[in-house]
Amino acid sequence: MARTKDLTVAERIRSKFAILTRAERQLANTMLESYPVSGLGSITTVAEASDVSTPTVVRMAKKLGFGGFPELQAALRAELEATISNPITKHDRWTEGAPDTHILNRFADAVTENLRQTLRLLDPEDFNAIAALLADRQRSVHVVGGRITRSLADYFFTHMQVIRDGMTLIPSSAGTWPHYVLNMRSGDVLVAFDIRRYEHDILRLAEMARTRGAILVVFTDQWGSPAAQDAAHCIRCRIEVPSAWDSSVVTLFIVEAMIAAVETATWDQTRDRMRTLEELFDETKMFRKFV
Amino acid sequence: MARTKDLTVAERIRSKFAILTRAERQLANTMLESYPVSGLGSITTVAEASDVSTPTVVRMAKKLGFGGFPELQAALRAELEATISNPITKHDRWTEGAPDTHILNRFADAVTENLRQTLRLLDPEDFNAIAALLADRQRSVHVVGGRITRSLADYFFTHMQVIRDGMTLIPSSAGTWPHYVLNMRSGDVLVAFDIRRYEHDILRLAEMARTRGAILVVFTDQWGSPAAQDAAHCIRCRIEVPSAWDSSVVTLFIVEAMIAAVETATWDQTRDRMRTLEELFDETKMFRKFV
DNA sequence: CTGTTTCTGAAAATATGCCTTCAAAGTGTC
DNA sequence: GACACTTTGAAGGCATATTTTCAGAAACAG
Repeated sequence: MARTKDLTVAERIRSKFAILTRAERQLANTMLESYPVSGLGSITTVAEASDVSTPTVVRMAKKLGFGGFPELQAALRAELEATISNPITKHDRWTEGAPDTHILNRFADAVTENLRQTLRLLDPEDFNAIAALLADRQRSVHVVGGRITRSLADYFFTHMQVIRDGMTLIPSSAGTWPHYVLNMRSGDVLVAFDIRRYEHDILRLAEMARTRGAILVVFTDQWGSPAAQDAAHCIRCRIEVPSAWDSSVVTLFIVEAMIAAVETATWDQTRDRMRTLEELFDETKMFRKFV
Repeated sequence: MARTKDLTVAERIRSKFAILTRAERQLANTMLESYPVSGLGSITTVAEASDVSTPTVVRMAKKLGFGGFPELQAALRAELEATISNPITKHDRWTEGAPDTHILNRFADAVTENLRQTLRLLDPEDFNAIAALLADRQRSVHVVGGRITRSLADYFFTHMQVIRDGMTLIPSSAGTWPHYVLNMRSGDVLVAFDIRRYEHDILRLAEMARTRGAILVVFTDQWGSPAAQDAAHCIRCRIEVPSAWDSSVVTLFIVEAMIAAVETATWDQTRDRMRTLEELFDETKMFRKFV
């Protein structure tokens, strides 16, 4: 019948997170950040580290079921002692409370390994060159994806659209693609996502684009899309995971890093565009003010 | 010239042991016994544990080169933090040939840290429960995303559609949402993606769905969408990266792991569906035969 | 045995830590 | 827009934690 008694502080935070307020969540997050050491200082230290006031710390401790902050801290120390004196149980597991064989843990292993391999294989010069192309406002950028990678193309497009103008998202229906090729000028960039099984149509689009003088950038998997043959730049991502499908996590990672690189390169203009965007959002009242 | 500065507390004790008095040695021994946790309580606790007085503790701290007991304790905490965060973090640079400060390396650090934090906050039971809901073919599943998360919703939908029928992707235009709510039956599942800035409309949709008896599953960030309040299950992902935007990488990771979990749970049916799908693809000649 | 030195912990003094109160600001509602 | 409700940190009071003081105890030398 032991109830909250034998839960770790982390677990208590997890289970009570729903009823925590904004400042309390902020605190909870930093406490979990370098858990559990971050919670072992004085209440003042802990509060300052999360940019909240000391009353907030006390209030959260009580919400988690402790009498006060010192009680919470004692629990942390007890946990720490238990883990340290028990080095065998503590081998690295991503998700505590789930077995090693749980899909979350197996997936986490696979994805980090994919990330490592991908970055090992990636030429930073290539990456920089692509970023430079995308940052060049003289060039229009056209984005296309396949059956699965459409979502990635979409994500990339949405962000890039904030950063710069001259972005086009080519829809997934191949029928209208010639219309889009029509608008490509020499020096334009075509970013194509093509993961196995590689699509005939993407290859054909790439060829069409090249004859119009477009520069081809391909995001593909470790085996390489046939379209990559003609590509000026090609990013190969590892995509294997314990599943019948391939993983897009690493590809998304590279996409985001690329967006960040372009954003940095053109920060002055990007900042202005973002401000304007904020104002437009405010007018539409589409979003809640940040809580 | 850094002398005692970079020594651990344990090393300092060892080197100064000769000049310690009887009571101080007694203290030193118990402190080393379950080091370093034993030193993290209040000075009173520490003193009592070794059967010495608090002044003894202070005196020893000063002999070891600290200004006082709190300073010694801070050193212990710092050590602990270093040992705990070290084992995985301190691997070499991700991308060789690019400096540590290259966006790829900074991004890789941020994302793996996000992943670690997310999995710590995640309740595996919650994850399993969601997987079970999604695997239940009696329930229809409705998927919706916001401005940015639309791509994730789309990705999730595309894969789930292969696994099972009864999937609906709710479009991003809020105007037609009531039409979709009309089709929700009690026991159906609504999977909503809502990352800051949280959208008013998603919250309202969630409420509508709930009154129709739908079970709400929310994917959100570490601060928690307001829609998460009404949610039966909520997955919170860390999304901070060195960029003006938030990262969706970890969210996509969870989504993929979820897809894999559902796939495993319903493998018999899924396999059949995939075979049929392959045949359909073959007929359309949409893809190149695997190269 | 006495004086000297060193060590030790009780107790007082001081500094922080911790908690409560409360007013201001934010949010949701009518 | 006015109201109630929630959330939040500044300020202050009380409670510990930490340090200092100091006197007794122990060890040692002469």
